[in-house]
Formats: sequence, structure tokens, C-alpha cells
Amino acid sequence: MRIGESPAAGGGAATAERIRDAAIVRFGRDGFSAGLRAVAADARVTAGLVVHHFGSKDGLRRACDAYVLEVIRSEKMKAVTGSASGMIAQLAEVEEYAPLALYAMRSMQSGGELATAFVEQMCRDAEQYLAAGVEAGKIKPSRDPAGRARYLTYQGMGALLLWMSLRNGSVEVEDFRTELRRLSDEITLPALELFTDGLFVDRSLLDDYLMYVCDPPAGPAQP
Amino acid sequence: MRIGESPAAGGGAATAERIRDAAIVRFGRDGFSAGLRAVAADARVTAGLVVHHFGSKDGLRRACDAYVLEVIRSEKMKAVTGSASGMIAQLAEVEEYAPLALYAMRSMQSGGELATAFVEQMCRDAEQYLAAGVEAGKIKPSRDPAGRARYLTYQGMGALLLWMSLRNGSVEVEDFRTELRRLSDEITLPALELFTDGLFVDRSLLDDYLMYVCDPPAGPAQP
DNA sequence: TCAAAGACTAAACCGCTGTTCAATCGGCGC
DNA sequence: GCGCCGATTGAACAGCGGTTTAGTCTTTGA
Repeated sequence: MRIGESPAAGGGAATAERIRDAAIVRFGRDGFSAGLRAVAADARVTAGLVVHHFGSKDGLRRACDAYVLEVIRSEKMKAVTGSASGMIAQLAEVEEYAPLALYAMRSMQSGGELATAFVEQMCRDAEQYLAAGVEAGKIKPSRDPAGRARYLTYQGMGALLLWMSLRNGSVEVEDFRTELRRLSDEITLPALELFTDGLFVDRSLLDDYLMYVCDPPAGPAQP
Repeated sequence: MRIGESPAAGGGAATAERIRDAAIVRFGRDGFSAGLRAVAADARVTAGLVVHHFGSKDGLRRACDAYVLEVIRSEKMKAVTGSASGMIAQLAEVEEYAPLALYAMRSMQSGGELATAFVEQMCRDAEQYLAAGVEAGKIKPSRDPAGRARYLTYQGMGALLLWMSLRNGSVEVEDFRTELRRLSDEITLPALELFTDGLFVDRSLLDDYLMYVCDPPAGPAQP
């Protein structure tokens, strides 16, 4: 027994969780180029023990991915406030989950299974959220609901990703939260303007496009 | 004299340009984690010569950044078709400049001076482009033109960045061009819908927000 | 013609990386 | 008590990264 831990016997499985949590924080802060020894030092163990528990660095990352995705899925993240990036912002607002949000961002920055699964789920959530809005008479219907959900998700999450990438180097969790709020304040007015009034004064561009492609690309199965 | 080169005397300065061009292609394809030896092999030189000409890997990257930014600035990239990502698409369509577009994307993915300067310039271009559209009566005016331009730029470029990040690993120039066209086809309809009709059916959300913050956050200097 | 200069190479250097290995520690069943 | 087994460590290994260095070769200039 070291200091204030080992709720289970010996602390065997608890150590693995500690390593995983430390990895999530470290990877979120410095990116996946962070070394195994840095993660191990954060968890107050050695690099050898990390590969003993997770097989390899890739195994450690897979464990982190699975955990983060599972937490995000289990939490009621469905109640996204509206914008796609609101999901990350909402997640980051909870003190405990802020590192998870940062990790998810890093995962998106470098690509991988977690990133793909993550945005895919966000697209689905956005689609059903938009459908509910349409049902309630709050949101205008679309000729291609799935495409619109995908478009909005990619735009919102991508803007957040670009904004984080431009802040090069490591990202502290505190800065992430505060600047996320500042970003939210900056984009609220343009987003609301665009969402209520649109951008074009006439519908000629849309009508021309609809005239050009007679059938909308909603579904591939269409007689 | 080696094979078919050395237009100038000895090929001293020409070799540096060849290394720089090879670095742009290699970095664009594999990201900045690509090694100096790979770049050197592409340019049919050794790693030592690269640092002899550029001082260090960072110096090489700075040279690439400066060159790419200079080309993008000198070319009439101002005539962006409309969307923010159209700039990259337009650049990639020109066979010769496709590697530059890929390099710019990689730069945005990892952050740095070039990335910041690049999106900053795009924001300015978008702002004046939108202003011209407003002047011509094609685009609705905004309460915060600069904020709207910034918002649209970040959204469009960010979506492109996210889409490229999800395609992990190396990106071939051919795939980049073809998939860029496919992406453009996918998002055209949702974008046109959003830009002409907006998203909300009523203006309550916007009005509530405008009521909440009496003065728009257009300028920080306001009595 | 000689010498200085720069392009260029091959090899080595050094630090860092992920990974492996042998050894030690500590609890648990027999 | 004894032996096993997993947790854990420290050191070592192998590879790759950027950088350095010594040396060769070519061109240039006095």
C-alpha cells in the first residue's frame, strides 16, 4: 500500500486504471507523440509495467479509446444543446470529463478508430436531433436530412479541431475550458444569424443547383 | 553534371529548390513526422546536405512554409468561388499546385506560423468577399461582418481538416483531388439549403440572444 | 597553378523511442 | 514454511530521429 489508494486487493487492476487515466490526460495534453515513459511517470510507475498491462503503446491507446468512447456513449450526451461542437463543450464543462474531451479532440486530430466512431455517432445523434426539431416545427425540413446532419457535424467539429490545431503545442485543461467558452461566445451571433436568416438574399443558386441535378442524393435506392 | 539538371552553374541553388519541393511533397503526403532522410532520398541527396542548406529540419519547414504562403499569396487565390474550402479545392485542381494544397492542409493539422497566417488571410479574404456580395445585393448583411467571415472560414476549413484527419496515414495526391471533388458534391446541397433558407423556422433564438446582449461584440473599442 | 570556397557525401554521434529480459517483491494456496 | 504467480522494477537492447564532423570533389578566382 502506497499512499491513499488500493481499494481492491493489492492494487493490481487499480494500477491499470491509473495508468489509463494518466495516459488520457497526457495524450490529451501533449498529443500521441508523448512517450510511454512520460505516461508511466505520471502514473508513478515504469514504462515496462505499462506494456506489461497493455501489451504495447498501441494497446494502451486502444484501451484509452475504448474507455473514452464508452464514457461518452454511456453519459447522456444525446442531449446536445444544438451545435455539433456543443457536445465537446458540454463534456468539457464537467470538471471530471474535461480530459476526456481533450483526448477526443487529439484523437480526431490524428485520426483512428475512436475518431471515426466518434464523429459517426455524432452524425447520427445530430440527424435524430434535427429530425426531432423538424417534428416539433422548430427546424426547417431538408431534402437530404442525413447529408445535412453530416454537413453540420463536420463543420462544427472541424471548426473546433482547426481552432485547437492552431494553438500548437501542448494544451492545458484549464485553458481548454476557458478558451472553449470564449470561442462559443464569438461564434454564437454569426451562427444564429446564419441559422435564422441564411446567407443569400435570393434562392437562385439553390434553384439552379436543384435544376441541374433533378433527383436529390437522398438515398441510393430510388426507382 | 549528373543527369538532366543544373541549369545554373554547378546546380548549387537549384539543389536547394529541389530539396524544398521534395520536402513539400513528402510532408504533404506523410505529415511532418517524415524523416529528413526520406526527404533527402526523394531529392536524391543525403540528409547532411539538407541541414547544410537549411540549417535544420525546422529551417527546412520554415522555407517550405514561406514558399507555400508566397505562392498562395501571389496566385490570384482571391477569386475564391464562395465557400472557404473552395480555396483549397481550387488550388488542388491545378495539377502543379496540388502538393501545395496538401502541404497547407498538413500545416493546419499540426499548427504553426504558416497555418495561422494562412487562415488569417483566408478570414480577411472571406470578409471582403462577403462585403462585395453584400454590396452587390447578393448576400445579406451581418451585424458582425468580421465575425461572420471568421465563423464561415473556420467552419469550412475545419470541416476539410477533419475530413482529412479521419483518413489517417499518408494521403496520395491523386486521392486527395478525387476525394476532394466527392466531398464537394456531398456538401453542396446542404450548404446551399443552409445558405438560402437557414435552419430555424422562427427567429426567436436570435431575437432572444440579441435581447440578452444589447450591443453586438463587433469591436472591442466602444464607449 | 595554387588555394580558398562551397557543394556534397559517408559515417559517426547522441538522444529518444518502444520493447524485452532478468530479477525482485509480495501475497496466497498447499 | 514452501513454492507459485502476478505485479513491478531497473537495465539493457535495437532502431530511428536530427545533427555533427571529417573528408572528397568541383568550381572559382587571383
